[in-house]
Amino acid sequence: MADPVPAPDELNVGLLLFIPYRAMENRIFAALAQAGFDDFSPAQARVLQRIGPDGTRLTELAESAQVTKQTASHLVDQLERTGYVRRTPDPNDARARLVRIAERGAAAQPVAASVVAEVEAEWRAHLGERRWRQLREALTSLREITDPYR
Amino acid sequence: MADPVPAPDELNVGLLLFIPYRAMENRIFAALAQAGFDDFSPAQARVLQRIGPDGTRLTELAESAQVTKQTASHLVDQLERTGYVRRTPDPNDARARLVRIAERGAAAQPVAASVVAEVEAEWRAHLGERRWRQLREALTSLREITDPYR
DNA sequence: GACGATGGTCAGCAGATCGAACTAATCTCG
DNA sequence: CGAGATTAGTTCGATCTGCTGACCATCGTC
Repeated sequence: MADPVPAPDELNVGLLLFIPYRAMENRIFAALAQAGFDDFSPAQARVLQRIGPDGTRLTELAESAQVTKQTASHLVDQLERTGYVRRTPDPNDARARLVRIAERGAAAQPVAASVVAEVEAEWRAHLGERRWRQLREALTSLREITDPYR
Repeated sequence: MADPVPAPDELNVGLLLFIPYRAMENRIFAALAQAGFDDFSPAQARVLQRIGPDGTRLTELAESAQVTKQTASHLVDQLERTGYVRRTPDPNDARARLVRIAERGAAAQPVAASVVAEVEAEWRAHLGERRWRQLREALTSLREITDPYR
């Protein structure tokens, strides 16, 4: 992030990415809170959303959310205490444990998914189908060179 | 942020935005640290980059960085202590103070700008000129409905 | 010139996040 | 096989982030 006061349409791409990202996060967070899921934080959500259906290792969660494993561990602690996730032993590696979605987490998922769909629909409507697809396409491609987690 | 394990190409847009955003931030942060500007945090940078050439009010900084004015004030405190910015009185309003880039901040700017340019060039090369422009265009348009600060 | 709105600060607290140090299980190879 | 290196995860302690609430000073308005 740099370059104070760029020309109006010349905002650095970092900022351009941040703005809608943050907007999406806020929307999801607000909707979940309104639906009664008000006992977790955005940071916890960033971990939660990365848990796969068959459970995910802590280290993987940490990498993909781009935080240290200590932080991830801490966040999982909280999510476990509030019933969103559960830690289970990893059958393939006695050192590891799989973090899995628990009851409350499963209940929150459809709510989150529906807000995401709602926001995406708004964005698609604003951009038009063509530009929307171009956006997704470009971001997906960009992921190849910017995603440290595969 | 939702929907654990979406289909491969179906990653929710929030995540797709986050990945390159974070990559950009990391790159800038690393480059600045390497150039000797290792005494500030990403949070401070998020405020710093929003300061205009003629100074910017704290409230404006807070809004555009999407934090409370207390948080912004705190971050500016730190930036002031380390010599990146300076608070000056606002000639038009005795209540207000303009936050301005100071020596150290001015020294960091060209470094930051050059990394941004470098990363953008890489991305442009990866996407190709056409898709790059489409990306910027779509993000800029999206800003109209997602930027709470104007 | 009183009153509500606005720009900022101070204080205090909860959460996020990191680095260091440590334990336990796995892997690699001579 | 067994020593050493690696990997998964945790605990501890410190710092930073960022919020709410309470305040003060200045502005703008009627």
